[in-house]
Amino acid sequence: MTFKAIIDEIENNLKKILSDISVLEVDFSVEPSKSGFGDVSSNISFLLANQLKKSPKDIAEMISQRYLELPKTLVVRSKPHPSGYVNFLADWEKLNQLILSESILPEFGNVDLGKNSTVVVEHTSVNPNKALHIGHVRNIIIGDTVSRILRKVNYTVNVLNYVDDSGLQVADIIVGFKHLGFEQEPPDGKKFDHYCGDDVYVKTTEKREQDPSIEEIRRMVLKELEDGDSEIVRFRDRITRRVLSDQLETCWNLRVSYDCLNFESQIIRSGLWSRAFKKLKEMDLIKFENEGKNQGCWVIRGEKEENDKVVVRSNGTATYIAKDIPYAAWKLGLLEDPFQYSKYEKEQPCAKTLWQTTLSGGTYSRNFSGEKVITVIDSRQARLQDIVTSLMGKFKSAPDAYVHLGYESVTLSSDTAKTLGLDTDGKQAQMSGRRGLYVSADSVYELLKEKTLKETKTRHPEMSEYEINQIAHNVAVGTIRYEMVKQDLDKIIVFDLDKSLSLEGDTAPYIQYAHARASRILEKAQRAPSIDVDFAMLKEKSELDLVKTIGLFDLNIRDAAKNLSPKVISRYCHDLAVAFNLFYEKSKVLDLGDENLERARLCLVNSFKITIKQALDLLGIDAPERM
RNA sequence: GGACUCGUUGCAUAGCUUGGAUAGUGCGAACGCUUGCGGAGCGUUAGGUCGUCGGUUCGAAUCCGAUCGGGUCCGCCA
Repeated sequence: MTFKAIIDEIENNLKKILSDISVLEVDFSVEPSKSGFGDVSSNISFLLANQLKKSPKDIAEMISQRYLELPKTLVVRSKPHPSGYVNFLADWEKLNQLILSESILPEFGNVDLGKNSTVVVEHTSVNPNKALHIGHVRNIIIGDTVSRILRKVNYTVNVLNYVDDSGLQVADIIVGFKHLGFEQEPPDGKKFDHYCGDDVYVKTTEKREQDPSIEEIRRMVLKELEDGDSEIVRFRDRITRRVLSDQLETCWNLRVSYDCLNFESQIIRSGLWSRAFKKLKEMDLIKFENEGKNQGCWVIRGEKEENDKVVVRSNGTATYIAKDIPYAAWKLGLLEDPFQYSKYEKEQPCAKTLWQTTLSGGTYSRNFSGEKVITVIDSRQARLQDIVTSLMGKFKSAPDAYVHLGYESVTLSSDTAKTLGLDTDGKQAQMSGRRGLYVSADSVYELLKEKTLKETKTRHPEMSEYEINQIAHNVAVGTIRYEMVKQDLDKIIVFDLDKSLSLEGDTAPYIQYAHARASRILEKAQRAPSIDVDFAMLKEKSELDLVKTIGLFDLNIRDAAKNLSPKVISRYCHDLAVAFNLFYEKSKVLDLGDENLERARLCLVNSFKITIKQALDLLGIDAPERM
């Protein structure tokens, strides 16, 4: 139990009062107070005003009066506010003990929303023909953070990365390699994924747009790639595997990991589509058109006729969305699994086994489906995802089994676009892989790391290269991850190279720094922190605010998990760091000449350190001991 | 044309799901704070008709309706 304990106590007592004065149930709130209004507040009087025909102020006084007579454990007293709120003051000696002793346990913050059920999270899903750019990173970090949060609330999470190795984008670079004479080896030291994206893809596209004969070649290549086994298919597999491998390096470097890689080419060859197609027909969810503009096609009915969506063309081939439907159904475990699985050739840094689908030669039978599926895709795909969601709702007869977690894209500031050679007249610009207009994830990381490296070196001239390198890495990764989740999913991130390099204010380093400060205090203390202390010693406002914020950990986790909202955790981390920095400024811990006070404050510092580390871990951000 | 989404101070954002107290934070600006557990920090000051209009309500940044402005989507492309 944490701060929620006092909330529950108040809620129960207020319910008792309601039944004592025999009024109808009302759905009142009991929440942590805004600063300056006690510790816990309830809006109960506002909701009763109508029924009791009294002013909220009078009701607050009445309730507060009655509350005083009820048994109290964690509440010292109730206090009506002229505005109508009923505020409560906590018994901080008890609450301190409750929260601080709980906070050092490994299960602190655990909330059982998942009941150990399985959920699939799919994210990343980038075409394997280029390096990841900063827009992809938003997808990856949202997906990874949501996965971490869901694990914390007792879901078993299967993380999937859908590798679209059979589309036009891949065909483009194959054309480049096979028909336009691009070397297969990148120039000195360049990562293969960067080479494919920056050079082969961009230049091939450029040439294709100028020369219609290349368009023809691409059509041919695309057709050849559909065959199950040919020289060019093997070549394609070699190239895309190599790009994928480099992309995964980027992800792993950002502390992101997966459970299984799903290859689109295999999904197509597996026959999964025909099973889904059969099911769609059986359930009468699609219709063959005998006339009209979609004559000869199978379509999914929209609410209006112009919203009808073609799934099978009049020539019998399946459209783009027809790949998503069987895959979604597979993720929900609704279709018989055609795949075998094998271990991916490289190990993930987190040591978790990474599996991949295969159609033959796999030796393991695995199950990566889930009762719920969350697909992270940017909101430009919302329309198609809505169709998939509604179909899956009918397949599974549960409307919320399939969730499209959408988010707005990352655009480039006009300044940054200009440095990439595009004058946008002061407007932000959409990134474009085809036009070479993007900022790569690796380059942002490198810039941040370089900057942090310099900073750390001047602060710690005594440190080893290795140690400095580790810190710079953790700060750089933290900064990127934090920037990607700290704001609402449906707000555009305008990425600016200069501004994104800031390490001050509402950033990961600010939070990491608070952790480093706490670590140093504990390191310098002459004794180990203990919870066997006099909790009554902690009574300064800055101390109690810090305890309170620590105690709100589980409530924030619940909120973040329920709403699939990573920013809730990033805000919590920030609030926690602010509370600590205020405490740090106001209350000295060491050399106080008061043993009991020092022990109590050390206990608090230790709880903070453990909690902020756990909270940052949900964001995939490391908490360094020094920086 | 239809649909979705965003609009809060010079800039960037939180709060909106579940309506109530003093709209919180960061950057930028001005001025301060280290013989002190680390200044990637802390404090003070300036800056807000919560796009606009209307409705519901005792009460609206929050709910509803219109409207304006930015962005996105709407193919037998992927």
